[in-house]
Amino acid sequence: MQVRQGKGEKNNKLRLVAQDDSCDKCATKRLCITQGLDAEQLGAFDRLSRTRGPFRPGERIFRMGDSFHSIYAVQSGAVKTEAVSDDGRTQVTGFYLPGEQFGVEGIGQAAIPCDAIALKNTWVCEIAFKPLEELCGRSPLLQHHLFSVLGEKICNSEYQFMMGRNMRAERRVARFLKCLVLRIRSLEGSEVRQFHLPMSKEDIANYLGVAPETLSRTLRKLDEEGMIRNEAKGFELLDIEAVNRIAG
Amino acid sequence: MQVRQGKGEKNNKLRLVAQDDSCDKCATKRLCITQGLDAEQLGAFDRLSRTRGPFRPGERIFRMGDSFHSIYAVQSGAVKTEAVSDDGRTQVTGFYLPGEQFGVEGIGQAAIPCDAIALKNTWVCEIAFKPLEELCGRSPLLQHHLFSVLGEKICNSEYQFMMGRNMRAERRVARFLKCLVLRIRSLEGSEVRQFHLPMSKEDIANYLGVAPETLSRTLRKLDEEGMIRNEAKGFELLDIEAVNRIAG
DNA sequence: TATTGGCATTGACCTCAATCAATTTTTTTT
DNA sequence: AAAAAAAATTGATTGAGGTCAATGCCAATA
Repeated sequence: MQVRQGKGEKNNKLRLVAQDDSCDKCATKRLCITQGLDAEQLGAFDRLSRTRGPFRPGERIFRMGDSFHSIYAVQSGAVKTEAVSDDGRTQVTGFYLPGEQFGVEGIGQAAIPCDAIALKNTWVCEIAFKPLEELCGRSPLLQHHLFSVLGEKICNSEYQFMMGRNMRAERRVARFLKCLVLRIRSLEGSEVRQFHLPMSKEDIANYLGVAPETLSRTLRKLDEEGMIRNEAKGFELLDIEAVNRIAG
Repeated sequence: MQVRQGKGEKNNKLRLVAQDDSCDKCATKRLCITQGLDAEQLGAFDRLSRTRGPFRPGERIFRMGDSFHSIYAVQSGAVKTEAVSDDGRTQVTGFYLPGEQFGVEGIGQAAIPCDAIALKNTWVCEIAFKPLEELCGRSPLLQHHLFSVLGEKICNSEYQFMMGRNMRAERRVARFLKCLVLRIRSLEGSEVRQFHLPMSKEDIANYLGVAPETLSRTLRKLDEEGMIRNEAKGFELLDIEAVNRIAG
C-alpha cells in the first residue's frame, strides 16, 4: 500500500490511517457500502480498495478525460467535482463530505466527465470498479448497496436539475443550506449550529448557478432577516424553520 | 403473460407484440441491455420482463410515490417523466424514445420520485428489478450493461444540470435539438431531416426550464436564421452545422 | 359548418440577477 | 509584521427572459 506524504504533513491521525487502511478500522465505515458484509466479503473488499492521501487543497484526485477504473469515497476532508464545458467555463457539479461516494459519473463512460479536487487536506478510499463488479456478483447485498448509491445519485442529480431554472436565487441558496445542514449533522450530530464551509463561496455560487455577487447579497439578506449569521468561511444556523420555509 | 388491449386498438403490429413478447422477437432488442446474453440468460430475462400496453397519450405508466419494483424500456411510442415539487409546480425531467430505459430513478429509493406518462400510443417492457439484480449476480455482462445505463444516466443528468444555468435560452434549445436529432437518427437513420416531436412544446419548454413563450421566440429566431424550419408538431433540420455551433 | 378546447404564437412590460467597477476583508507569502 | 494575492462584499447599471394578456391555429366533437 503506497502512501503519499505531503511535505507539510505532521498529522499523526493521518499517519495512522495510512498504516492500517483496512475497512475494519475506517472512520467512515458506518456510512460505507460495505455495511452488513460478512468477514470474507469484507476481506475481499479490503483487497480491492485502498486509502489514498493526503491530497492538499486544490490537488486533483482524478482528471476529466482519465479512463475510468475506480469509484471513490471521502474518508476525511472534502472534495468537489467540476466539469469544463466546451466554451471553457467550469461548472462545479458536486461537493462531497466524509462518508460520501464520488466518481460514479464515470461508470459505463469512455472517460471520466469531471475533475475531482480536494478542498482541504483530504484522504479518500479508492475502490477499483472492475473487481467491485465481480464481488457484487458474489454478494447480493453489496450489489444492492451499490445500485442504491447510483439510484440516489440519479435522483439527486435530477432534483438539482429540477431546481435549475425558474427558481429564485434565494430559494436555491436556502435549499443548499438546508441540504448541507442535514449532511453535516448526520456526520457531526444533530445539535450542531455552527457550520464551517469547506468550499469557497465562489464554488458555492458556481454550483448553484448564480453569480458570486448574487450569493453574497442573498446570504446578507438571510442574515439581515435573522435566519443565519453569515460568516467568512461558514455560517451559524439561527432559524431552521425559516430556512426550510424559503427552501420550500 | 397478461396483456391489456386498449379499446380502440386495431393495430396488428401491436397485437403481434402482445402475442409473443419474448426478447427474441422484440423490435428494440438491438438497443437493450440484454445485448450479448446467451440463450439461457436471455430466457431468464424473458421471465422477469413483460410487455405492457398500449398506454394512451396522457396515461400514466407509474406514479410518483409508487413503491419501486421495476425499471422500464420503451418498445414503441414515447414517454416523459415529470416530478411535482413541494410548491405544486411540475417539472419534466426526461423524454424517452424506443429502446431507451426509464424508471431507474427509483432504484434504492423508498418511493419512485416521478410520474411516467405516455406521449402517444406506447408499449413498454417492464423489467422486475429484484429478479434482475439476482440475474446480474449470475451474468457479469448483464450487470455491466445495467451499471452502464445507470452511469450514463448520472452523467447525462449532471450534464443537464450543468446546462441548466448560465446558459442562454438559445443555446439550451439548440442543445436539445442536437440531442434529439442524434437520438432519432440512431433509431430511424442518419439521413432523416424531418423530425416529428412526440412531446408538446410546452413540455419541451418545461424540460428546458424556459417559459413556453421564450421557446417559441427562440425557435422562430432559429427559423428566421435558416437553421431549422419550425413547425407545429416538429421541425425540419436545415443546417446542422449552425445548430451545433450554437449548441457549443 | 359551427363550436369548443388545447397549444402555440406574438407583443408589452417588468423583474431579477448578471455584469461592471470599486473597495474591503481575509489569507498567503515574503 | 508587511506585502501581495485571493476572496468576498457593495453599489450602479443593464439586459435576458418571465409574466400577463390577446390572438391565431388546428383537431376533435356536435
